[in-house]
Amino acid sequence: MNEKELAELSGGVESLGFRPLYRQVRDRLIRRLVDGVWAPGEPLPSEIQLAAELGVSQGTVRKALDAMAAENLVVRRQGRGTFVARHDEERIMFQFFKLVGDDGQRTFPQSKVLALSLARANAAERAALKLAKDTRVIRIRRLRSIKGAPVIVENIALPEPMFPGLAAMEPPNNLYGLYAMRFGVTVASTREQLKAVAVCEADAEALGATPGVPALKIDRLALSLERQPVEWRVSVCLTEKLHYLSELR
Amino acid sequence: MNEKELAELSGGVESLGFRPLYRQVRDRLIRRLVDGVWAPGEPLPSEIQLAAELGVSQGTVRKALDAMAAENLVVRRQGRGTFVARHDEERIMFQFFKLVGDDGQRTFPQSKVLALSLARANAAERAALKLAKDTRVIRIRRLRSIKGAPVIVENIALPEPMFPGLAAMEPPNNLYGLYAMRFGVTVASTREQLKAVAVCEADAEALGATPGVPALKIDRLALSLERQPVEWRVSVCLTEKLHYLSELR
DNA sequence: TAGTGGTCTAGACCACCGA
DNA sequence: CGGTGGTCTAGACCACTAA
Repeated sequence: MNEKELAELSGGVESLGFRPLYRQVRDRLIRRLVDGVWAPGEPLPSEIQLAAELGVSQGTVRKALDAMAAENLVVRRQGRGTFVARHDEERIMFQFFKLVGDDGQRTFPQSKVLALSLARANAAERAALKLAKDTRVIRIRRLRSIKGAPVIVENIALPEPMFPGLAAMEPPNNLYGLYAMRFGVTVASTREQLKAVAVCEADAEALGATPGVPALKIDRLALSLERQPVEWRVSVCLTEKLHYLSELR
Repeated sequence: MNEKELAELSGGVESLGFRPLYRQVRDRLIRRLVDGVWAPGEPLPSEIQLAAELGVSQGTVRKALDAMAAENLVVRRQGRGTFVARHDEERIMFQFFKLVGDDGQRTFPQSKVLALSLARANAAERAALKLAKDTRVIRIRRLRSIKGAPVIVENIALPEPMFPGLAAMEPPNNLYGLYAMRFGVTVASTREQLKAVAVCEADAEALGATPGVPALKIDRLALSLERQPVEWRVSVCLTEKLHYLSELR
């Protein structure tokens, strides 16, 4: 069953001309995730079932699933099965939320929406989200607090066509969970650019801080499974009692 | 040859009571790296040779080497062999140096040593580096410039026993390369804590900046292969034309 | 106890590299 | 061309989970 099918899907750069079978299997399974064949938290079929269905050996399916587990797309549990990764607060917290208290405590912040609007994308938004001219975006501005103390003010921009009707909803605390549950959009990776800045007047007022105080600016672009821009978010954080934790290996 | 040897080595937390063979193989190979059996850049024996020598199958050696490649300890090249990872500027740049120009350019900075001294570790150094009382540390203060413009001032503390004689040397641009080549100490991972701060008088003078300007403070602890603290480094960075890049998946 | 993922082996063949 | 790592298969057995 060694047919080198000519599936063409998203993914990393390939040497073009050779596409390992397990890579093709991975891509086909990711396609099913994108299509919502299995909901987050649900178990996939067992390795043996998938192998039989796809006409490859169990070892090849295993290698594909291992790769997906390394990408945090599925969770494997010995004796139980392989499950579609969930975007609950716990996962987000450890995967994408890197702000930690100086005492080492991680606390997921509460959020308060300050403004929500719908408008044509401006030049910056079009560039960041790779949008065509005249595409509409949803803009959210919110204040996030940890233990009652306001520490982050953030401006979020979303392509409206990807999230139809979101502008009319009450945004929950955990936006990535909403994207996944209600719009089938999975945030698979992010690219963050950090700078130190002086807090501007508007942000200072929202945060209850003195204008000009140093703050950490986090410019984040979130990408979907297909590596399409999903969300652009600029956060301004007071880091007096917090820090951004980055572990490199 | 399925003897579950009772090798006890560094590494992640184990369920204690079961230690996969490939894990044991990995640990034995890491032990050899630590002992300097193969120098950085040198090829390891082929999978088949290692398998024969260690009395396991080629597949098991492969799994161990794959794990080590994922940890950036070795580099595998199809058709050539498996090589001990080098700590040259290129590798450091992409693995541990996360500052990128706003134009997307990565430039390894030039360094100028401002001060170098040898002293008993103070309380903060003992805590960070997990040192016994009265251990001596080497302190280096240096200024780093990109394209001639000073952008980083950093204070480095090293356990003197781990780097005997370093205090009398002229520190090169790339310290991690020196640690590896001259002292057999490999920096395998780092933990960085980022904050926004106002530049203090002393740092401002070194950087040629105005005191009070916002800057990015990076508090980095570097760990060896055995997960022992190797270096404590606090960098203060001007991020007007730079940013810290963090990619999360 | 049945079913899952995890480990280990053995062997075949493929892609890639350098002499 | 020979040697390397990379892929794929098939099958045995182990560790873990839930009923």
